[in-house]
Amino acid sequence: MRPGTGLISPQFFLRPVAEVARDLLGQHLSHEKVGLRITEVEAYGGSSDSASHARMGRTARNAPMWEAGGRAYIFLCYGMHHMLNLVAGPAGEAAAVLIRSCEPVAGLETIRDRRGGMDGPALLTGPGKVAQALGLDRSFNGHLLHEPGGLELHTGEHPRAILAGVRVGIDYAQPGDREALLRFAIADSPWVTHRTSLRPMR
DNA sequence: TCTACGATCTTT
DNA sequence: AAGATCGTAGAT
Repeated sequence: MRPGTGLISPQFFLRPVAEVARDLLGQHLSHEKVGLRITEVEAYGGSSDSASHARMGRTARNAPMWEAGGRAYIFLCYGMHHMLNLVAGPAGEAAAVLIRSCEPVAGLETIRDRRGGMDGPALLTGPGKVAQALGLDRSFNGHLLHEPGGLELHTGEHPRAILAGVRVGIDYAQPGDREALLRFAIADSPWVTHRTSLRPMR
């Protein structure tokens, strides 16, 4: 199957969340005319991960996390940025993958308009920018990614090499979770944040 | 109700 | 280094 041609099935998400996160690198997100290739992700476990929104149990905000994998979990951060997560694992596990950075594949004009005319890596490096470029807000919370016509996930080209590092912005987490290597990025991609804290995977 | 703060981004 | 900006969670 050629890159960007196949819709990814919900079964893709029914695996350990770190594995799902790594395999999401290189896959394509599309919404209307905008197409993005995923270049950086973070894995968040269930209620046992003190860095995860699931750490306080089921709440109104994190409800989509507790559903079966294959849907979107979107929340508002710092009162102004929307974060796109893809829920992983079976219902009740509450794991999710944060999409942190992407490379533009289609709809560059639309992306630039939404991003205030920016260009270069600053255009799509960072989770708030990804949701903004795709035109997403919380009305997409719980959206099923395998349903045609909305926000979709397609097969892309798997990366040659992958980098790993600690997750960003989780100083509130317990020591063990804080140091876990659950951030992944495509090696040699310019569409990556905090490059210096990433190392090649064995 | 009230308060504190966040899986961020931009400008200074 | 700090301001923008508001929903959420926990406290009152």
